[in-house]
Amino acid sequence: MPSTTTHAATGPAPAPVGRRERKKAATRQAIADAALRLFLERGYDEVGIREIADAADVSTTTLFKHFPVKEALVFDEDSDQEARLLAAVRERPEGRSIPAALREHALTTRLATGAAEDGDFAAFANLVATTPALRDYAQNMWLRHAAALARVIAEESGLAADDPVCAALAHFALEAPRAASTHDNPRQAIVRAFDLLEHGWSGHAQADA
Amino acid sequence: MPSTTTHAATGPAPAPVGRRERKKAATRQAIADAALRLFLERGYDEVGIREIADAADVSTTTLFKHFPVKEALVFDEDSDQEARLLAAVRERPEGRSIPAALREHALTTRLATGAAEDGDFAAFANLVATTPALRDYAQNMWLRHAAALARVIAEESGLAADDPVCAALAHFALEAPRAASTHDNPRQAIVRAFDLLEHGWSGHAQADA
DNA sequence: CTCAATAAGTGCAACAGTACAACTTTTGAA
DNA sequence: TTCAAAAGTTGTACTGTTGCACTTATTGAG
Repeated sequence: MPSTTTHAATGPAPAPVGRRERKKAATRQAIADAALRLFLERGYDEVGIREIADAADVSTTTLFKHFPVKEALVFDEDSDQEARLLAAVRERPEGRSIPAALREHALTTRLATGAAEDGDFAAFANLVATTPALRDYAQNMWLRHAAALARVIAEESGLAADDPVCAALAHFALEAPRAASTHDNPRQAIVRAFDLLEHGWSGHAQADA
Repeated sequence: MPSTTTHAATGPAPAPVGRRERKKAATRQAIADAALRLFLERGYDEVGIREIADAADVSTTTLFKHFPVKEALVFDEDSDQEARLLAAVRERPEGRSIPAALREHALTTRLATGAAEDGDFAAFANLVATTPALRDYAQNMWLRHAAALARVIAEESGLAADDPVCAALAHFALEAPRAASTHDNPRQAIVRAFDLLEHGWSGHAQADA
């Protein structure tokens, strides 16, 4: 997702307290911004690491201290997103089921990302879709998120960690928004999908608070 | 899969007719063998391309003419396997259902690979499992195979190319053997899984010859 | 049989992504 | 002020991968 330095308060990143950490975050952001700009201008494969580092006015070593591999420059907010996703399940209000929490999360984040920067976002999506390296990387990210989510679901629901139901719910919860984006009315699609899921689910696991 | 140059007649590769093509195949095999040996001896990341090329007595350029990327050295027989898989569906005997053909294929290839070289095979599996680059690559291979299989299923069954049923069957057919390998009695597991599948399937698509 | 087209293979230099190590500057706190 | 840790820098080198110019072997057609 393109990040324009100013992002709404949709998660656990509102408090970079120390002067140090703020500077660090700033550097990181400068790198990510420069990278994304160059990538969108000229294509992922046409822009080298050294050039990005130059554009952000840091050394390549510094760049790699912030982003472990080139692809990570594009999926900057990856870990933040994952953290928010897991938090949405872990810290859901009392009495709300896990699927309901997931639906809620899917809806809010979809609104947030799709809102202000629809043009940028389309360009970004296109970049990823047309660059094989990025497609692969995104796919693996997706799998990692699904796995992490499955573990959290297992913890929260009290099911066995390797219960297929957890994996299935996780997969579904991540797949639904993906599928919905090709729909004419994404929000409606998400709601429907999750409604269906919840009923199937409640038969399986009634043990969540 | 480890390939010991002498492999049973389990597929469509028995006729490298021209002198030229035979030499080419020999070179390829020499490279793959050298690579696999070195990888198993010292680990994937500890062996460089140049060293492999030396061991097979070819130049790195030649090596890359046979294998597009380093990982492909390990999954040498990838495309052969995929071809056999698709052929198993396309050229199934008259009157045999698609799931039945897939079950058959799963059983025979499992026997073939698991038979003589169980030690080698375990080492190979371990190599892949412990090397992230290879795990990722294998995962993508799996997805590509599943997609290809789904297309063939669509053709053969007359269903729409993007019918989820095709994708689901393809996924299942490839997943079952994977899951079965952790089972105590793999063959039994495969048979059961496919039996179950066939009944679910026959309700959905009765239109295959 | 000859010959030109084609494919396989060679050697080398270059580039891009990444790692590493030794060093300098900031910065948080005592 | 002082100091140790963290952030950043520089330079260097390794590894996968590609491009280029070139040699050699195979082959199909005349």
